[in-house]
Amino acid sequence: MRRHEEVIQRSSRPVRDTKDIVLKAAIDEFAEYGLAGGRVDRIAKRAGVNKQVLYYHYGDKEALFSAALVFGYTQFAFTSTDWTHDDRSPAELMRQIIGDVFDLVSVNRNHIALIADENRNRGKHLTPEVVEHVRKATNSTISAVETVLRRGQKAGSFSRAIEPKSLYAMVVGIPIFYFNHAFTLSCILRDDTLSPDRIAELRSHYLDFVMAALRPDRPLKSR
Amino acid sequence: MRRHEEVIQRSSRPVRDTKDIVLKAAIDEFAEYGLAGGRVDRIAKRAGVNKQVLYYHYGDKEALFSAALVFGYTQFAFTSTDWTHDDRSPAELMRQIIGDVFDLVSVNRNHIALIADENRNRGKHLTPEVVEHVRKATNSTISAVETVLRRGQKAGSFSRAIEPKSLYAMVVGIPIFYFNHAFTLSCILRDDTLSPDRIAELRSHYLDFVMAALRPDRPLKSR
Amino acid sequence: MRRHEEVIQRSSRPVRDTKDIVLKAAIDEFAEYGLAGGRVDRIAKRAGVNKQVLYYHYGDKEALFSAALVFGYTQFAFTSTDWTHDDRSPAELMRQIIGDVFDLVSVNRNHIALIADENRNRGKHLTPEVVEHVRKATNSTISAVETVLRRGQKAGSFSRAIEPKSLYAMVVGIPIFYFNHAFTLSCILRDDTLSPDRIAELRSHYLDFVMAALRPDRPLKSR
Amino acid sequence: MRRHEEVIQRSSRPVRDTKDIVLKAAIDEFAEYGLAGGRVDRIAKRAGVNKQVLYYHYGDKEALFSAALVFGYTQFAFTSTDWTHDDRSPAELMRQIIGDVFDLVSVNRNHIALIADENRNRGKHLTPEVVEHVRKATNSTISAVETVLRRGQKAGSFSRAIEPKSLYAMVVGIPIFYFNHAFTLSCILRDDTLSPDRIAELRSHYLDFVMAALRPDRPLKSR
DNA sequence: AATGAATGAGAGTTCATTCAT
DNA sequence: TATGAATGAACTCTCATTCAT
Repeated sequence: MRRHEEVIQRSSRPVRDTKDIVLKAAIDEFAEYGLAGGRVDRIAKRAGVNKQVLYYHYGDKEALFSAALVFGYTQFAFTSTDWTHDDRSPAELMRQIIGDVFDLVSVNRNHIALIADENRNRGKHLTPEVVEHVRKATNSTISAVETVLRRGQKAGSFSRAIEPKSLYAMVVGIPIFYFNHAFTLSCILRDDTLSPDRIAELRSHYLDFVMAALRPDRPLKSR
Repeated sequence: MRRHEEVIQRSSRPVRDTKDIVLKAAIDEFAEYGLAGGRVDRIAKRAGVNKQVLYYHYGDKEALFSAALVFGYTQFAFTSTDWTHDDRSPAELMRQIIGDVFDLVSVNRNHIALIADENRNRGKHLTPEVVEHVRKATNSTISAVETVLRRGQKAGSFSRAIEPKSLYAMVVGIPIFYFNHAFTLSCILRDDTLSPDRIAELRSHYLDFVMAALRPDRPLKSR
Repeated sequence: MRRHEEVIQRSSRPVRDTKDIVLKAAIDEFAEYGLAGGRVDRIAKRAGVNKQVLYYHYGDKEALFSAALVFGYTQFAFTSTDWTHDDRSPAELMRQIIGDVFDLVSVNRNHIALIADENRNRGKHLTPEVVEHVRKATNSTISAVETVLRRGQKAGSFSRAIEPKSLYAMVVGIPIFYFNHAFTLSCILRDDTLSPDRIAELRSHYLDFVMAALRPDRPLKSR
Repeated sequence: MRRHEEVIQRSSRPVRDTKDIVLKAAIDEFAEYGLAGGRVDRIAKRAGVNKQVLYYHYGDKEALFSAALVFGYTQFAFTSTDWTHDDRSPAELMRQIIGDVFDLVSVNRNHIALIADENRNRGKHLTPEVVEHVRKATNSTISAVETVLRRGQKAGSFSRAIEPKSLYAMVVGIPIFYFNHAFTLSCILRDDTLSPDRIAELRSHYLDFVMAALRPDRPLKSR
């Protein structure tokens, strides 16, 4: 009977799927336990496949981690809007961008856990191939931020003191920090940091905070 | 005073020292490899002691991790200034506080790596005893931020829209994120994020950014 | 049949065999050194397999001990004769039963060593599953003793003062004690207790002793 | 204050006592866990002394085990009655002897556990010195049994078929087996073998059983 | 005599990986 | 492709013993 099921499953689950199921399982596992703490057996169990399948498709544990990282980055880019041709005001656009960044981070919590681990490993897996994906994914965000920042600065609605790279680091850093440090924050702030209410609250404050920081230097005099 | 003891009793290495040396070695090891990736043998080698010493003094690997965490928090509080009686302007005070936060994070990079790992472990080591230390250490920062924020809001120099908990999360989050994600950031920003210049630059932008965000709302009304 | 399979599949050692070989090795090791003194490495070496095989098949050392115990009990039951339908005299039957008990103990010296250790561990391994096997194995003996005793008592050839449970305990206890305490006995009796001659002698005396004890009370009345 | 207590204790607990306290602790530990399973740390803790004391007084773990064994044997001999000059009937005397044996075993359950372990170790600790104690202790029993048996056989009240060594083995073996296998027996007989009632019952059956076995061969005809 | 600290050998167990089918 | 079995290296931890005071 076992053999029979296998036959059925095989025909109803193409290779591509098996490989992806393993990848999803790996992402969950590595997000939960990190690369060092992640267990090949557990990934196989999560995926419901034999352990050897992992090796067949990905070679070894580290390669699987890299693959998980790359996949995460492909999901991590927001491609919804074409900022270059959007004619809303810079402030409106920027508010939407950083809101989107927040939501992207919020949705991809597993991925930012992987990123944190990647950094704990001193960027060990930032091979040229992975770097390419990292940049491809982050470019959309960083260029959106930069484009809209410049536009707003030109229009006088954003402070000229703001520098795009640092802005990007802070904009992306705040939500990543928040979700990656939820347990410590909950402890410090005596609150359930991951409850929907608190997330919404932080999101709102974060938007206001960043937008407030972008205001031009001397609004009183210049206008 | 520590140093003094060492000189006096160097020939017979006092007990306290052995225990501390192990702790320091553990902090380095766990910061570099995480709890799961950290190796007991390597810690012993780093400390130059027999492996068993570690078990004798701390019980097991996880207890050592907890001890490392606690020790890190004791170093992580800044107790230099009494904000309540400092008569500088709120803006001046706040700028110093967040500068100090940045520097504290910068100096204790090992510790923030441990904190990140602690969160990856879903706060597994946030036992009541550890929690006490976490709060004791962070209280100094969070109350400084809150006190000065309130004072500035009262004086009209800070926006009333800012809420202390979220402000704290962002203020502390930015530098922690920056140092904990140096490798990914270096890759994305095509720069050596950890070079003194870049750190100084980020620090400066971070200070300006936060201070800008704190400016009161009113000026915008005049538009 | 076992032997047959081996011949057929010798070149690729069937799974079942590996598992059994480990079990046999474990029985020997635990019989010789006990659970606490038994070494996993030595078991693996005895079995000629990799140490991990042991964990793969049995989980851990204690589980292996339990398995050894259970296996021993399956070998420990004598199922040769159907006492209920044997028409020999109760005395003849009883003499054969206790002779069989003695021989069963003599042949399974490893197993009674395990049993002794199990008791030294305060019955730690008497899990429901093991208990089931213990009872299944001992039931054959205890019911044989009881059946024949009752029959003999009814026929007037056995004393009515004898109670089956205690009789069982003594009948089974003497040979177990003898083999489990061979070294002390040899020392006390200044003899090689385990030499075939001494064993045969003890067996003979044991048979006579028990049968003598079973004689009915009445003859004594005539005094 | 610690130091103060020590001074007090030292004066109130002579060396001899310390050494004995350790021995008692060792007996308990080895009885419970065996030689291999016994822990030096636990013995020290049981005795309430520093571990080093064990080494100071006894050399090493095995020597301590031997000492525990020897001490057990000194307690194990019954020296109450002078059987050679007791003028009670052989049957009365024998009944008392085997009753005493039973009670001696019952009282020294720790010791018989050590004996079992000594045998599991293939008599490893039966050094000439220990052997001397073993014999000294058991001689009292074995010679009592032998003396009274011979006397009874001469008087015609005991069967001439009984041989003293085997008789001794069975007489001493039954209670030792019973107490050393209490857990398995409880399981098999579905009873709490160590409850006072069951012990008393077994004791009674055991006395009757042995005395019955000793009855002369053909009581009917000869009298 | 007594203590806390230290040690080295080795124990049980885990884990990524490979083998054989 | 897929699977159960097997492997060897390494890991955490234990334990009897010794050191230094």
